[in-house]
Amino acid sequence: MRFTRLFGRTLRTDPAEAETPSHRLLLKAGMIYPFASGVYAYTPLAVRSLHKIEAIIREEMSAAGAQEVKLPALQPLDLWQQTGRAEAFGPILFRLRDRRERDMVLAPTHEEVITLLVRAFVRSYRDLPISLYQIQTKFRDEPRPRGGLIRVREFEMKDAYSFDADEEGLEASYQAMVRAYRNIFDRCGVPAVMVEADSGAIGGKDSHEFILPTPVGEDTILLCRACGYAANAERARSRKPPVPKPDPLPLEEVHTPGIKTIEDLAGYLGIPRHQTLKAVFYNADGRIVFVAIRGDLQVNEVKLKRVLKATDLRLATDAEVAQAGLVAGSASPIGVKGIPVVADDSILMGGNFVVGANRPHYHLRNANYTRDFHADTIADIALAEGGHGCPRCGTPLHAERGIEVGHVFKLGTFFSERLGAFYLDREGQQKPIIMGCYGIGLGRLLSAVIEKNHNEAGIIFPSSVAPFQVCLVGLNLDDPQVAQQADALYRALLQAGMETLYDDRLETAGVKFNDADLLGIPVRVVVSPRTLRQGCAEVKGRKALQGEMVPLAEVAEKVRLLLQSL
RNA sequence: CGGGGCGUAGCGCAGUGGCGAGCGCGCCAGGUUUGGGACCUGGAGGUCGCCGGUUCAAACCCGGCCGCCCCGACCA
Repeated sequence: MRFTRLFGRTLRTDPAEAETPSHRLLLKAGMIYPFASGVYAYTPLAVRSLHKIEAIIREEMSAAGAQEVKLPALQPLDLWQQTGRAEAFGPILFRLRDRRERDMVLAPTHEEVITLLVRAFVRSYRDLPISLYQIQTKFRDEPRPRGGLIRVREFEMKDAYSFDADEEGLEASYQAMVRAYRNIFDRCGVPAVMVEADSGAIGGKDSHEFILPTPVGEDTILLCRACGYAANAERARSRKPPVPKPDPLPLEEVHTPGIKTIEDLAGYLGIPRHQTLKAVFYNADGRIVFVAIRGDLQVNEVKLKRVLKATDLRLATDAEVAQAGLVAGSASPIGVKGIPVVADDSILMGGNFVVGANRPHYHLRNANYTRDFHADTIADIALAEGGHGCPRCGTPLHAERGIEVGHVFKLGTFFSERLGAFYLDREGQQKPIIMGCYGIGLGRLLSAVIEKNHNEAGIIFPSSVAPFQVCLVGLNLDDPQVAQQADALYRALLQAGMETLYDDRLETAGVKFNDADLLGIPVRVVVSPRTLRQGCAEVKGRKALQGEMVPLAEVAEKVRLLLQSL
């Protein structure tokens, strides 16, 4: 491709709206163009990279035994009502109405239709197992798109689904996908780590995310360097910081004027935070719940939601708290009546806690569980944090931010039961098909590639996903001699099967070098009067500081070797 | 949905009531340059986000709305 014919344009100034590196570089390179919040057009450079990613995914899916299908993005709403997911997705779900007034959705994911498709064709255990995948546009009306392609409202996703007759089959399908995912991220230059993930409202079994660690990521993960335990913070267990368990002292009231937060309380009384109990109030599907947790810990709402078996969980409003007869800031589990109390198991560690007195400006010292108060449920509802002990080996965990680039999930029979996808087993018994689902966001993966592979000058694409392998830069092309040699070299590179971007613009060297660096093409070849005096071209890897002079006839071979070594 | 920032040329920005709305970059034409974002000359390019109000006069003041970015909430 000649640069003068390439559709698109690089920017000289950094786009003001972008903060994360991948967002900034995608815009600056002219690879994407915004049309609305979280809605982008992709120019040929981006499309070429996305096609590379797709090709890798298709190869690995195929190797894992999955077959490609294409499912509708436009779907009837009633499918989503049958599984209850219209409700579960809520405002995320894009809805519309057709000319016959039929309610439709733009699909955010495709479990419903794939299940129905499989139901239509699968009758017997002999038809199983089967794995299907597609690369399809998804629509999600996200509350807050961000980071360029990291979180958008319209995006390409590879979604795969496995269908098995039994749990062992599901496990095998799952492991095959996990292997495929490792290969895909490896080949794309994205060192993603696989972490345990929350399985969400569907309540399936195993679920893992593939996370690229980077400070711009939206997720927090906890990792153990000693034993390899790794989990999303939503899911992670931890050994909570141990505290002494003192002999119980008598309960006593203490005046705490204006003290409301744990921080202030601990400071005012000169005690560590772990000697206080925090009270937090939630509204779980409309009922108020009192949650107690040791003062040095935070509530993990995902765990709490699971414990409560709630579908909708949020912090209670001040009005709801007051109406329940609780005093925010001085609330106490002591003497709570008519409100369910859920306590984190951390209240069993330690004692003589300071708790609210249920009247303003007073707290109680030396509260001890069972002697002084009661909890209806005791469970692990704490957020694991960096520094806590690894749940397996006790080594301190460390926390990191990251981008979720892939997710694998054992769905079980949630969809097959609701949508009637059954098969007949050997004994002629009707059974629900056991499902798994596996997703990779393509644009997000492209962003992750760039987050992990860039420097001040621009993108540094791994050759596997680079839009072009070689950038041939001709300098002083208004000199017919140079133009002739550069054109010849361009033909030679194409002849040798190299994807070549030929910068044939009449621009100065600086402009061309900067664009070559910005676009991140792995190998740069320069032809100029200077190199031609030696009968050479300069060949340089994107990351190299210095190029190498190579005789014109050997350039294609040299480029090939260089690409192999990257 | 809460908090913050911002909407003026393709991009980055200036312009706090008064000539015909500016600067840099980019773009077009001509010339000079030529190995890390060159220079000269001449040009093209604008519903100042939208609607309403105040005023002799509004990019600028007032009200409402819309949009974009960032933080948080949210994210089967």
